[in-house]
Amino acid sequence: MTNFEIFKEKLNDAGYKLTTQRRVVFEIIDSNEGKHFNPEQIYEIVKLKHPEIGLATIYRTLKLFEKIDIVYKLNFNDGCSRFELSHIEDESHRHHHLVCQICGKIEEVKIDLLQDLEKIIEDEYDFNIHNHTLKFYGICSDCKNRRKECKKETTKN
Amino acid sequence: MTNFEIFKEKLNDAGYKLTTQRRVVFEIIDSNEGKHFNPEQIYEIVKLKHPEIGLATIYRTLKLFEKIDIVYKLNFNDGCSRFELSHIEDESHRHHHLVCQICGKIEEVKIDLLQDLEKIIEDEYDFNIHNHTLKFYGICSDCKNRRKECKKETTKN
DNA sequence: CTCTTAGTGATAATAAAAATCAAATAAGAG
DNA sequence: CTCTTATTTGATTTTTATTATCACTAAGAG
Repeated sequence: MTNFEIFKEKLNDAGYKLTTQRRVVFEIIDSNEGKHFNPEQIYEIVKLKHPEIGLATIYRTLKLFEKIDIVYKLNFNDGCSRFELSHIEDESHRHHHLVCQICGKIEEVKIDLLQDLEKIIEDEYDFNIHNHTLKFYGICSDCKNRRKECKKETTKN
Repeated sequence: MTNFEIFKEKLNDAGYKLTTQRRVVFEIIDSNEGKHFNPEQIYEIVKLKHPEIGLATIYRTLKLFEKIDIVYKLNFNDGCSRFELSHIEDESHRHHHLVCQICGKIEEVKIDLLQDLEKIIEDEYDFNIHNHTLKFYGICSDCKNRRKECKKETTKN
């Protein structure tokens, strides 16, 4: 079953129509795994082939997608929401994000390893966990190396 | 060393002045551990004793506090930023948040347990971790019990 | 194919946060 | 303690992300 088929099914199950606009937005998000577009960026890409589609529709569509778990909303404190495809077909596909505090790059970590902690919390706090978000803030390898270069040059002088 | 002394030192070290406005905002956040006020809420509390202080100053102050690590900015997707005191005196004081998807209540989890995962990520992704945020979304014990009550009543009828 | 109703585009409205700027004030030097 | 000055503030405006509105359009059930 392709992502698009899952998408269609989810729309249908929730009682929403499959419109051109929704298909176009879905395809952009689906074909850009690992990216985290904001509504404005999606709008720019949409406009290339579909200049008739308005920004309000992008917002509406993303909100709908979020509601029926097609898409996941992320916040990296950069003043706007960002979106990525949900991976609900595969619950084990959970991932975390590495946010570089120098260049802003966002990397994905394809490991979860939170089962133990979740179990402890569920027991100790009597809280039913449905989902989680985990972000690590720090310095990516590129920026680390760039810093080393700078230090080398400074010591030279 | 009290939180207020640490606060004064941090301001000083960063070259900022200690003003009434900054002291007042700090005291509100410091004396409300576990709460997560947004700027508007802090403004309302400030106004009680200091009606002369403006909202713009609250925003400015919180931004400054965030910059020099007095305060930590949180986003719970409710349309505004929320703030809590940083615990930099005690690095091990890290905690996570439990966000109830029914009532919106935010609980704090006073355990960390992410050292192992951090080590794996630092090695495997060559990423220097400075900080992390971990939120669990689910249903709190109160809401879970309330649901049980509802089910009981439904089966009665 | 037709009809109903959900969905859309264009635009205005809202609200959080940032920018502006003249007036006020903290705090170091004398 | 007083003066001086760069910093900070209050009031206000501006910006910008997101939502609401409403007349028009099109998906898809029958």
